[in-house]
Amino acid sequence: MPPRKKARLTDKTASSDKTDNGKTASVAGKEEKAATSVGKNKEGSKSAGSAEYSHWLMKSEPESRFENGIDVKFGIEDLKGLPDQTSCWDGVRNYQARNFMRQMKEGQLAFFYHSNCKEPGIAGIIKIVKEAYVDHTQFDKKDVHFDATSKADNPKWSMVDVQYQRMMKRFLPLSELKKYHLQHCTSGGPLKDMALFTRARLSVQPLSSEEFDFILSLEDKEPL
DNA sequence: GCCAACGTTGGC
DNA sequence: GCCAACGTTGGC
Repeated sequence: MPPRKKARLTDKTASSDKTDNGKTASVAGKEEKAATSVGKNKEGSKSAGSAEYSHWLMKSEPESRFENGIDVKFGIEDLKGLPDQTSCWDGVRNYQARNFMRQMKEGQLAFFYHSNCKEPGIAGIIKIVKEAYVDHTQFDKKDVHFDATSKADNPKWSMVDVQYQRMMKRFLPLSELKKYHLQHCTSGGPLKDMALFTRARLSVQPLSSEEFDFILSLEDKEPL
């Protein structure tokens, strides 16, 4: 569901980010707890703070769909076609998804997932090129994702910038990932806890390195 | 277009 | 703080 984009990048207003994160953290305290406990189990839950993930999956809709007369279509081909093949990932309006975006670090990789379409699945790989900053669309009355409850002095929503890296060598359909997931639920394989299946509707989700690597390995296999 | 899953809201 | 009603996501 997330973004509908217009290649709008890095503005100077982004300098207020850190303070924003600090302030809103207390506002959204409950949700943060939920999200961190969710993201706890896998890699590096060593430090008392948040679990450290370094790989992600981000959903977007590659087919036209109109929300208040605005087309929310944004597939990987759209990202690829933008200047510098880079875009902000605006429009996320779910606290868990937002909190995961706030954990993202520059240089980390994410799968670009096509949702709500003929063939849902993983289409390619993107890279986080700018860490979380204020999502300006929450203040824009014309925007599909305008949020009247968010105040300029304490913004609720964040976004990151992502850059196209490459297409998958072959498209990895949801149906195939699901087969592995089910298989792994009995066999104990790497996809048994994959958020795509255990956390319905979450549009930005973490992957363990094992999950990420396993999915990458599917590129060179025959479709299941 | 249906509807299951699940997050959010608001009354109490 | 509980929980029913409601809204959204997203596969099918």
